[in-house]
Amino acid sequence: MASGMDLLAGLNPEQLAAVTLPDEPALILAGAGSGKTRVLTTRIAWLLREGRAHPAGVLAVTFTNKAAREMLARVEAMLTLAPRGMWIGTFHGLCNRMLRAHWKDAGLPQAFQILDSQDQLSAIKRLLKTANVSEERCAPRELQMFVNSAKDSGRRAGDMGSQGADRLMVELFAAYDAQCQKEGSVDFAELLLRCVELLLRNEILRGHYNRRFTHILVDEFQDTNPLQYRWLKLLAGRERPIFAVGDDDQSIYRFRGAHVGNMSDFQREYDVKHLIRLEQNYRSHGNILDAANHLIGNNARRLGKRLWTDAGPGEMLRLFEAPSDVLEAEWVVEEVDRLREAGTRLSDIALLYRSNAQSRVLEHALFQAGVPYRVYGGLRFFERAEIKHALAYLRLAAHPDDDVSFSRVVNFPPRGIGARSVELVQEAAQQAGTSLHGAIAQLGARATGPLKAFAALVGELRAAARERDLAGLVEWTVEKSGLAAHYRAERDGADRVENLGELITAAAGFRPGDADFPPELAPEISPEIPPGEGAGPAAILNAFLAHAQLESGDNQAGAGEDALQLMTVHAAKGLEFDAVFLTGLEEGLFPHENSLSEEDGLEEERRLMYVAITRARRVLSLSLAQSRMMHGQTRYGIRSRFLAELPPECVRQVGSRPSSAAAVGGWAGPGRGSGPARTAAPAGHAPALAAASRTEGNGSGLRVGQSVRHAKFGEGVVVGLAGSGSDARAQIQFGSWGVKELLLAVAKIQPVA
DNA sequence: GGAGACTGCGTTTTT
DNA sequence: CGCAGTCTCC
Repeated sequence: MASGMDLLAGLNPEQLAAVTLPDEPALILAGAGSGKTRVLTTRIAWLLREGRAHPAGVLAVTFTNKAAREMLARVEAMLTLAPRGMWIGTFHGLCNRMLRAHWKDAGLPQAFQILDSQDQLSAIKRLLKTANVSEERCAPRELQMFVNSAKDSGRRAGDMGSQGADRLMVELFAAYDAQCQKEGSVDFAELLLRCVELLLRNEILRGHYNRRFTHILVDEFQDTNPLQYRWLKLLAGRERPIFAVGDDDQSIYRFRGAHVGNMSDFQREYDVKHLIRLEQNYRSHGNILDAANHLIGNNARRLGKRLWTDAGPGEMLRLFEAPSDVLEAEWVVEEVDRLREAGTRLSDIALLYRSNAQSRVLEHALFQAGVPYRVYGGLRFFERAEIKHALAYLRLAAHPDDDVSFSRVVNFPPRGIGARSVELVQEAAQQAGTSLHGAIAQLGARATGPLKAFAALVGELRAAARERDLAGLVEWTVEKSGLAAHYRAERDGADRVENLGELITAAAGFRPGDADFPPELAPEISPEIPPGEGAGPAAILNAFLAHAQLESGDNQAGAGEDALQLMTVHAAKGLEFDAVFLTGLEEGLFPHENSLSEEDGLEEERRLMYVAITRARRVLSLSLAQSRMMHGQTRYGIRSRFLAELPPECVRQVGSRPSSAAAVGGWAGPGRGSGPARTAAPAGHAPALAAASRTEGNGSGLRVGQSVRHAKFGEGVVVGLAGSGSDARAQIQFGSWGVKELLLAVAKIQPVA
């Protein structure tokens, strides 16, 4: 019914230009709320509709599964016929798909398993144990970060000069990769790196994909890491144009290797002639947009962009300063109630925070008030222990020789197989050169009853995997393994039992989509895989297992209900809400103190703040707490410097709480020219409420906001106080030294007038 | 071999 | 404070 034209109806001139660009490299700088997704999806639909692209020639990449699903749905909605054969997915999902197709060429076992970060960390701990390196000598988390950041930039242990202190790290990196190879597992970064190496090495494959993908489109390009960019370049070859959409102001994933520089690199390397800015914002009212523009203007390195709207100024931003985190939460609940009474749906309201830990207090207050809410992020569905256990059983059903899964559940739920027995099995496996499962048979009469029973269980699982459909298998596994019974017997096990039920539901609903399933294969490319293999029960189970590793499991129970939305600012990127509450706007929290010592850290925090502000359509409420419970201790905070970077005429302070000395936004750290020291605030008033009285209780005589001098670190500003008596400590921001926490009984600190 | 207490540590953000 | 990993005692 649709003619070629109505696809393009309603686009503004810039959007239209972007959608209908010729097949040449293009960079679309798309501001928040400027219709980025619309441009991307319309472009795909337009390419197909105009016959410029065949569906199989389209490769569109995003970062989250959710974004990929939305993109696919929107493209399909624009077309009369569902396009088959497009590759739309996440970087990781598409790499997984490619590696499944060419596992042999990639040097992987056919059923390689994907490690999520948890799995990776346990693999690393296991490695340290076998390598006999104590965890003090090498912190597992540090090694994990080392490995991941190396891989994210495309480097393997062999590429790294083994110099000085890092020598151990490099060696362990190599050993880790060897262990993964032996166990047939692949971590997130490895998915990408393997794929890149495969394409680099295999000219035939590279040629195949170069010819196949005539149109490559990338969403959120500012979040790509060097490895992902390299992957894109390999797929595009010299001929194929990349259509990249991104916003440098929303680059917030540097910590996981994202390299904003990819945007300018791309411009340069491809001599990009089509640079289009989408600056008209269709989301937020004027005051909100002004605040965002003003704030982000404080960042030095930007490609440059200024959002505008023709909606009116709308409401002013509201700022509330609470004496404590608990009172902040209560205020938010009251405000949510008011919005609700005024007709705003709960699902149109978001509570945002910098770090996950902050959700606790908010949840508590919401629970007390009986407000339905839903927390996104935190521990995800597929990361829950009970789900991981169930998945381990399912993996054993598919691959009985998987030692990692074997170890995970051999005695869970407890079935009388202790450390001694496991050791026995391990030795037998070592000697016979078999898997742990295989070793039980080797043990013969030496195997204990429980061990034999477990081996039998694995055998039954295996048979069940052949006979039952996926959901039936999952249900049977959950029961037969004893997991269900175990959690039913547990006092607080109800949630876990429910989650296991959800897993069965997820299995029942699992339709291997384009993105998860082994693709149609060109036999001349990978002759080792017979076509049609894709549909057997084993393949479906494998696809489900991979899916579980790649999909965080957003869409779990309760997604449909009208509930308040709680999430981190990171998780909110790409979303929009009628009303947004941005909480915890305190120095040290937002911007986070750890970011201050990082290169470009403060600017990234500011971008994060920018993302948060631009989520709101109509109402934006900002709040902070003068005192906050963290790690079991009360910490005192001052206003985030970002509040001083908002245009005063857009912000209205609400509530009658007197602002204490601690509330002075000033943060005029001596020797730091960059701090926005211009905040007007009633300094010198009698310090009020909690902060002041508790500060005195701290016995230090110090107060937040005060300037002090330290023999080694020089001058600094007190940003927080903790402990009391002989344990009294102060968190002090020292110019280039960052924030230090000093024990006041020991540290020599002098107040500066 | 297993259940419970104990200690030490951490959270900034995530595919 | 809450969790994970370790230790201790049954």
